[in-house]
Amino acid sequence: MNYWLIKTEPSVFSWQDLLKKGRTDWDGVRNYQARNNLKLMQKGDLCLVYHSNEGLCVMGIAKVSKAFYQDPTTDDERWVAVEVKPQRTLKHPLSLQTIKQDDILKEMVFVKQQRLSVSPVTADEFNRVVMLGA
DNA sequence: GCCAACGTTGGC
DNA sequence: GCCAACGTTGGC
Repeated sequence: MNYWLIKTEPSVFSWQDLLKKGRTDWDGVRNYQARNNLKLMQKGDLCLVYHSNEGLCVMGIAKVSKAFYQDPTTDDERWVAVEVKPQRTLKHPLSLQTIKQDDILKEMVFVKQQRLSVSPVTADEFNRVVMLGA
């Protein structure tokens, strides 16, 4: 099982929207590195869902419910989507500020590569987020 | 709203 | 294949 962090702008699609819908195509990724990460996701992998631009915090954990398939928002075969379902909401959403101040979490790929919208998370990092936020 | 970081495009 | 110009992301 692998862990990931996926970003979304809450004004476009928020964690609350995901809770309401119960599932969603995680689509619209148009960056090769992020796309490659989507292709590596397997059913059952867990994703930290982060609000970018507004909120700036990890809101909850989603589970990959379908491995990658053609991105339904484009005919361009280069791009893929995965399906995710909400798994749990963090009682204490974890702010970027907190993440940057934490010795374990500040090493996350997500912190170091600001613009990457889908990034890998280690088991240690994932467990740390759960410990601080659950 | 600004701007740093960085990805993409296109001329040569 | 290099690199300048340009566009986008996302924190502040």
